Amino acid sequence: MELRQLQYALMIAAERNFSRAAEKLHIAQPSLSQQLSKLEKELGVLLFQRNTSNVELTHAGREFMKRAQRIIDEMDLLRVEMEDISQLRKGRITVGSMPITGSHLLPHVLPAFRADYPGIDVTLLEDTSHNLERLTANGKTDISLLSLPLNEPTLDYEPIADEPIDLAVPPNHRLALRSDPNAPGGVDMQELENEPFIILKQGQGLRKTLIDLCRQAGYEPQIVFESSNMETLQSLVAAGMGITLVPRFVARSKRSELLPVYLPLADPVPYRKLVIAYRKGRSRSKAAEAFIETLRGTMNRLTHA
Amino acid sequence: MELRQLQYALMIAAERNFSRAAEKLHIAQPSLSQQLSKLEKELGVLLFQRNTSNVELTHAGREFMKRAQRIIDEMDLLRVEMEDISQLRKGRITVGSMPITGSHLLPHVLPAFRADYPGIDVTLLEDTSHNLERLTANGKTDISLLSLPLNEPTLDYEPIADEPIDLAVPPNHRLALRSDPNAPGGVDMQELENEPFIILKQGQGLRKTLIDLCRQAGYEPQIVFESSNMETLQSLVAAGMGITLVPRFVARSKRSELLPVYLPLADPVPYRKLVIAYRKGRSRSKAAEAFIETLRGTMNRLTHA
DNA sequence: TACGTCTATAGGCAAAACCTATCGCGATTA
DNA sequence: TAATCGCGATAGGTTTTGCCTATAGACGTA
Repeated sequence: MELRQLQYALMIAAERNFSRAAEKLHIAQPSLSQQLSKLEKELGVLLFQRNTSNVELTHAGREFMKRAQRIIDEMDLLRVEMEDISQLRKGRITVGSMPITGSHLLPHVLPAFRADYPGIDVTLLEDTSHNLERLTANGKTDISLLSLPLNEPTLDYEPIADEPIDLAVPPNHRLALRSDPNAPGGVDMQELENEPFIILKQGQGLRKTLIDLCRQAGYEPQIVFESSNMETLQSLVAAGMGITLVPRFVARSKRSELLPVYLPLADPVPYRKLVIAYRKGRSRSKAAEAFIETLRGTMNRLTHA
Repeated sequence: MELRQLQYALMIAAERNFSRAAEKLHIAQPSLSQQLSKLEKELGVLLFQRNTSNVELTHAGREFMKRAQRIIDEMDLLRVEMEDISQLRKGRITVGSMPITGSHLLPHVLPAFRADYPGIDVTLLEDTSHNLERLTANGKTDISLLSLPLNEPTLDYEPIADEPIDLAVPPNHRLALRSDPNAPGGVDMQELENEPFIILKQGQGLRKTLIDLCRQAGYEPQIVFESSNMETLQSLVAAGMGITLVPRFVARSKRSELLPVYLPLADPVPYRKLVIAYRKGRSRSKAAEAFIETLRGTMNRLTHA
C-alpha cells in the first residue's frame, strides 16, 4: 500500500470516473486502473463498484477514503512543517554564552534575531567558559559564544570579533585624572606594576588573560581581591578597592551608579578573540547559521557606533 | 516522500545506527543511506546529525519523527480496518424484503447471521415488491429477498427456495372439517370456484399469483375483501369472512389467537419462487454473499423441519 | 600504526510504474 | 437496429527507481 495509491483512490472517489481522475493525476487511464486493481487485490476488498457507465464507492471504499484522506492530510502537515523549518520560519537553537557576554552582548543580538526569525526559539545557556566548552562538545548547545583559547579539542570555532580590553580604574585614580583620558596613546601595562588588582576567579578565561598581560609586562600582578562576577569586580573598582581589565563590550554603561573610569591600553592594544564554537564535524543547522549571521551584524554595528 | 522513507527514518531514529537499522529493515545499509539522503534532500532539512561514530536527531528530525510515527500508525489502522472488512469481521449490508417475508422469514435468518458475523451491520428495508425492485435497481439495497417474476430488467437474481402456497380457510369451513386435513391429496383449486376470496391489494406479487391460479382452474375469483396486509388477511379468514392463499413460510404460527386452518393444495402444488435479487452486473460484496449463504441454510432448516 | 566499524558513493540489475494501442461492453444516436 | 461514443480493462514495451555488491573515506581503538 503506497501513498500514491491512496491519492489515486481518493481522486477516483472524488471524480467518480477513472478517465477524468487519471487526467487530473497526470497519468494515463490504464495506469490508474492498474494501480487501483493492485491496491484492491492487496487489501482483499473492492473499493469501487464499477461498470462501463458508472463508478461508485462500496462500503469498504467509503471507510477507506475516510482514513486515507486523514493520512494524506497528515502527510501534507508533515511537509509543511519541514518546509517551515527549512525556510527558517520555525526552529529551535540552544546558544551557550558566558554570563558576562550573555548579559551585555546578547541583549543586543536577540531582539534583532527575533525580528528576523520570529518563529525560531532561542534557548540561552549561561555558564563559565570551561563548562560551556564541555556542554557544547556534548551537544547540549548548538553553538556557544566563547573567547579563545579553547581547551576542548573536539570543538571547532569561527571568529566573530576582536574585542579590545580596557583598563578600569576608580574615578579618583591618578591615571583617571591624568590629562585627557581620551587622548591618543593609552595606558601602558608597565605603569600598573604596583597597582592592586581585582581579578576573576579560576575557570573564567579573562583571569588568565590578565595575568598573562602582567607577566608580559614583566611582573606578577598584586591581587587584592577575587570574584566570580564581573559586575562585582567593576563595582569594587569604582569603590576604589583596586583596578582591573575589562573587555570593552562588557564595560558598564552609564546606567549604573558606581561607575569605574575605563581607559584604553597602549599599543599593542590587548584584545580577546570572541568566537562561535561548535562541535567538530557537526554541520550547523540553518537556524544556527542565521544566528551567527545576526551576531556578526550586531557586533559590527556595536563596534562602529 | 514515500511511506517507505518514513519507516526507514523511524527505524534509524530508533536504532541510532544506520547499519543496524538497515539490518532490521532487511535491506542493505547503502540503500538505507540513499533513501534517507533522498528524503532529506526533498525536505530541504537534515533529519540526523551524523558522522562515522554517532547518529543523533536534529530538531527537524525530532519533529519529523513525531508526525511520521502518527502517519505510520494510521496506515496500520487503515490496513486493519480493510482486513476486518475483508475477513467479514466488519461490514454493512442493506437487505430489502417484502413486509410479509420480513416479518416471518428474516426473524429466523438475522439471529443466525448475527451469530456467524457479529461485526456486520444489517439494515433492513421493507417495502412492496414493486418498490423494492426499484430500490434495488437504484442501489438503495445491496440485495433483496423477492419472489418471481421480477419486472425490473436491470435486476439479476438467484433462486433461494420454492415456497409452497397453501389454502387458508376458517376453522369451521367445510374443507377444514372434511376428513383428515393432513391426508394425502390436497384441495383442488377447482373446488374453490364459488368461495369468497380475501386478497392482497395491487402492487404485491401474491395478488397476481392468486388470480392466475384461479384462472388456470377456469374461473375468476370472487373477491369479497382486499387488504395490503397479509396479517389482516389471515385474521379475516380466521374470522370466517372468506378464504385466501398463503405462502407456507408466512402461515401464522400457533401463537396467534385467531388462526385459520391451512390446507395443502392438490398436485401440481403451486409455489412461489423466492429469490435474492441484485443489480445486474454488480458484484456482490462478501458480506452479501455471506448473508445469502446464511439465508439458504436457514431456509433449508425451516423446510426440512 | 593497523584494524574494525561506521556512513557515503559507484555501478549494475531487476522490479515496477508508466506509456501507447487496443479490446469489449453498455449507452446513446442516426 | 445498426453505428458511434465513452468507459474501464488488458497487452506489450520503455523508463524509472529501489535494491544490490563492492569499495571509498573517516573515525575511534588496540
